[in-house]
Amino acid sequence: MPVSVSFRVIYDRLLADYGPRHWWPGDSAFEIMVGAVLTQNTAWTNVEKAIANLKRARAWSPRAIIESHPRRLASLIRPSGYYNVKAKRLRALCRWIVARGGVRRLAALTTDELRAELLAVHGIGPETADDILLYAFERPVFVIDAYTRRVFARLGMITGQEPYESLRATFEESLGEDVALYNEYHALIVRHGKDTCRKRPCCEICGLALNCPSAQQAPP
DNA sequence: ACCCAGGGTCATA
DNA sequence: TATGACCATGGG
Repeated sequence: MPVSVSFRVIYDRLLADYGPRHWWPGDSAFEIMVGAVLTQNTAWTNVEKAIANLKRARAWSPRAIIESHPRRLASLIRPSGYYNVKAKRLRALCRWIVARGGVRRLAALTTDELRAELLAVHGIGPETADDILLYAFERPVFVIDAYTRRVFARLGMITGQEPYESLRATFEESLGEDVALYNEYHALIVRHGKDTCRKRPCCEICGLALNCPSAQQAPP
C-alpha cells in the first residue's frame, strides 16, 4: 500500500497529525538568513541563544556583523556550536548582502539568480540556500534535509541516497509550484522527524511506513 | 557516558 | 561521484 501513496497524501496526513507549524521562526528576512547558517547541524534552541546574544550586543545588522571583531563575533555565537566556522560564514553572508546593496535589492533578483549567488557564498550549501530562498524570499523551492531523506526512505518512496538536486526535483515536480505548501511541508517533516517513534505508531505516517521502528513491532 | 542536532568545506581516491 | 575528517555546544 505505501507504494502508491503520493507526496500530497503524506502532506495531508502530517498536517492533520501536527497542525500548521508557522515557520520560519524569526521576524525578518535577515534573521531567517542568519538562523539558516547558525542552525547547520545544530539544535534550534542553541541558535536562539546565539541570536539573542547578537541582538543584545547590538551586532544585529549585516554591517554590524562585518565590523565586529572576529573573536568577538565567535564568542557571541558560541552557543550555536562550530563558532569559529560559523563566524566566518556569517561574515561571508553579510559581506554578500552589503555588496549587493541590502536585502531589499536582493529580493529583485530572480530565483535562479538568487540561488546561484547564495551557493557562491562561503558556508552556504544547497539546504541553507533553499531555506533562505523559501523562508526569507518566499520562492517556490522545496528544501531537502536529513529528516526528509529519513522519513521518505522509511515510507519506501525514496532510497534516501539520491543526490540533493534529484530529490528536490522529485518533490517539486510531484507537488507543483506552491510556496505556501513547500513552507508548511518542510516544517511538518522536521516536526515529524523529531519524533523518536518509540511508542508504536506514533502517528498516521508511522502506520504507513515500511521501515518505521515503531510500526515494525508485529501486533499479537 | 553516549548520542545527535533544521550542514558545509576540504582533502583524497 | 563519493567517501571521510573536521568543526563544538547543549539537551536527552
